[in-house]
Amino acid sequence: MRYWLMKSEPDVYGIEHLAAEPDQTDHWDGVRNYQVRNMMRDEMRPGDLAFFYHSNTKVPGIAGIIEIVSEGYPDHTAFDPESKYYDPKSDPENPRWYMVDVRLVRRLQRLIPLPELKANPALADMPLVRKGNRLSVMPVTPEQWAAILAMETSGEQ
DNA sequence: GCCAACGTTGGC
DNA sequence: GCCAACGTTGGC
Repeated sequence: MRYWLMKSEPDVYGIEHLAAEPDQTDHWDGVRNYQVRNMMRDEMRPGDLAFFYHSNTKVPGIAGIIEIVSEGYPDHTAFDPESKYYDPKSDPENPRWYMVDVRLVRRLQRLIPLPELKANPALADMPLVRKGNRLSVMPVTPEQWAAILAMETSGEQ
């Protein structure tokens, strides 16, 4: 069982959107980065847990916890010319992009804002807090996972 | 809205 | 295979 962090822009698809889905479950589509594709296709397993991170918004931070509930499988939005995620170089015979299904476990009691995450020395190695990082999905160590969960109830620092 | 950082593309 | 140009990400 592994831990992850997955970014999404709340104006496009935030934790409230996932909460409104049937079974609070949806597919995590639109990933168009090879490193992330490989993680979703090869490493994620049902039962893995992930933080749901809100990016590119007024207060970026960790909003909740989701569970991976499927293996990686081809991202069909890449096959759809009408989709904004359409990629003519991906086809069902030889899919280029993959996605997983996720289910909302719970929202955090408070959103943990990025500046707080940056200020926690236990998280210094996370790609999330490193300059110039652009991974939208990244692994989280058990130690980092515990450190973040501890911040949920500890308030500022 | 700006812009730094980074990944991808394509000419050569 | 190099690398400049371009597009995207995402914090601020």
